[in-house]
Amino acid sequence: MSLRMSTLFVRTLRDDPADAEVPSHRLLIRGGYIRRIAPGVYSWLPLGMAVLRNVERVVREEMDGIGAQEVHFPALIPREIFEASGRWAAYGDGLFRLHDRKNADYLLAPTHEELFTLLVKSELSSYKDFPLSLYQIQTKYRDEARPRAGILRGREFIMKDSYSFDLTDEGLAASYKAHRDAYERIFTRLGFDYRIVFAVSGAMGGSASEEFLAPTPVGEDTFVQCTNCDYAANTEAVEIAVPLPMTATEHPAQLVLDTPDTPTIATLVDRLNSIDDLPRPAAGQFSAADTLKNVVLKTRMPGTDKWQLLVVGVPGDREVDLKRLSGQFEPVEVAQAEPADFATAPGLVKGYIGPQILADLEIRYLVDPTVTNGSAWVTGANVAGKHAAFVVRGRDFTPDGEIGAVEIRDGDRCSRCGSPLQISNGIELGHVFQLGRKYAEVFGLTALGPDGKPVTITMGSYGVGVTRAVAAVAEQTLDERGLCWPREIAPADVHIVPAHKNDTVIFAEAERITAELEVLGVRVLLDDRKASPGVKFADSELLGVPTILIIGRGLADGVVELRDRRTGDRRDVPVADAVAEVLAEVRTPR
RNA sequence: CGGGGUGUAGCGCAGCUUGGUAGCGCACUCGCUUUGGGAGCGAGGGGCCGCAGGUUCAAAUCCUGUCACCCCGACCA
Repeated sequence: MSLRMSTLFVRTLRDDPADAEVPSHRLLIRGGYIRRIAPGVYSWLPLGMAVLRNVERVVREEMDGIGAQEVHFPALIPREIFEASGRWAAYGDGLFRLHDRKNADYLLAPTHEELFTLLVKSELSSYKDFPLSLYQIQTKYRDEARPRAGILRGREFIMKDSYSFDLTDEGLAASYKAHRDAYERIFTRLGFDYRIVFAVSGAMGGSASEEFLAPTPVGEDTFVQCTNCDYAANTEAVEIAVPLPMTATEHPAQLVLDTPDTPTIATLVDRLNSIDDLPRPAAGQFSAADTLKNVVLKTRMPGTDKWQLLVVGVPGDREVDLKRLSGQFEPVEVAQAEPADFATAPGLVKGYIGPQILADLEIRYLVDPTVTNGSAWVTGANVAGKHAAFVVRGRDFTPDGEIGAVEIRDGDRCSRCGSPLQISNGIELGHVFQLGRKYAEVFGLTALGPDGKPVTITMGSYGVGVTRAVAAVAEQTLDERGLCWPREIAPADVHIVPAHKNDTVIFAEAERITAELEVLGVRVLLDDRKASPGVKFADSELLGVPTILIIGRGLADGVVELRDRRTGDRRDVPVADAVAEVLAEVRTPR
């Protein structure tokens, strides 16, 4: 198969589109791969389709390779199906909703858990039918509040999603590993530099959840990597090293201090350091890290409108990371408490809140693990203008639980080996997740065991962002001249450039080489336009086909030029060897 | 939802302050020349100046309203 620039439906742009910021977005537009239709909604042109189909092919091959079977569900779904799982309400504004002519409610599916589960439930009923893995490559719709970066975060996007169905925990572990291994092969073949990081399991339960992230500054996910061991985690799921627990009796008794006009941590610390007879911490002076900050939040069950107050305690030198908390509370919503919420709990004195009275107020109190058992803090005394020192966890207050709440900082210590952690951004390429039995329980998905008793199925959930992968590969491989596709997904194997506007000898030679390569199964993009060499060179670099063959002035001496798009290496080869040389390049694994 | 910005030819932009009937570059069509790094000259085609209302003899330009889009943040199974 070969493509010809003269007839290919593509127009490259010399200028960057004004509305694109992210490099991959700019180049995909300029190269004529995609065009914007609406925010987060894009058309795919022939070159883009070629890359997209290649990504899909790799994904299919690897999914088929682990015995997963392809199905295809509709994107258009009646309300009842999402009503059954409670997500018609829970999804909120993120769902595209519409009506049919009879005014019945429909939605465009943001994800397909319900359909996979219901299909298996309706078709299978015996333990003999399991284990089973199903997958589909489907368009998903999510009405994102703010789509961005072209196809990196769209409102319409293609995703490969699959589910495994097993009878036992061991079976689930095996299915999970098979998917995880398949994902490693997929992302390697797609040419990614990627990391596998621990992710949040969420309230769906389940024991294991890992994300495949492509490190890049434009990524929306933040993750940490240990500089020493192989620990890596999404910041939503990270566990950092915490101080050892202490013994409560080490500390003096609680001491209430007059601290007028100290509503902020900074003013409090200044005041503490000015009290002469107050025992100083080991560091000599009080710092924000010696104080316990209590942040008032509220939580709400999805689909309800009743908020409940929640107080989270963190060291005063740390911020509460609301995003990290949301991940752990999912699907329960978490938000900052507002003045109206404070009004419902008169016991809370803003600026002077301490955990000592929260149990009496029946307000749930969680602390970050850095607030270790037996540790002593300066915190609010629940009276305006007063703080308390030597407030000890386990002696003066007992939290209802621990939750990773502090904003992770570069240099925080690894919970496994104590070495510094490094923070980076990445694009989420894929997610593997042991759902467990909770979902199957909701839908009553069981199989009859050999003893005639029903067994609840345990499930795994696995996703790959297919359209996102196209943008992510582009983002990781592009350079200042343009795109730079890995061979496996490039729209062609070789870009042949006759470096002349219309020289008949040069064009004839380009045609001959194209025809020969085509017979050998090489995918050729031939620039047969009557355009000047500079235009063709620039476009060949913009479009990013991995190998470029230039037929031009050297032809008189019997040579053509072979270039490697990525490395920029160029060498002359005898025209008689051109086909063989290109073939060698194309077949060289990289 | 909060903050900032922008809507003029397919793309990138100027014109708006100080109203006078729309312009530049690229792209596109034709001719000649050129031919290994986005060629030159000449001749062309292409515009509900986001939309609606208002002021005015006259509105891309001034006023009011409205819509859309982009960026940052919040949010994101």
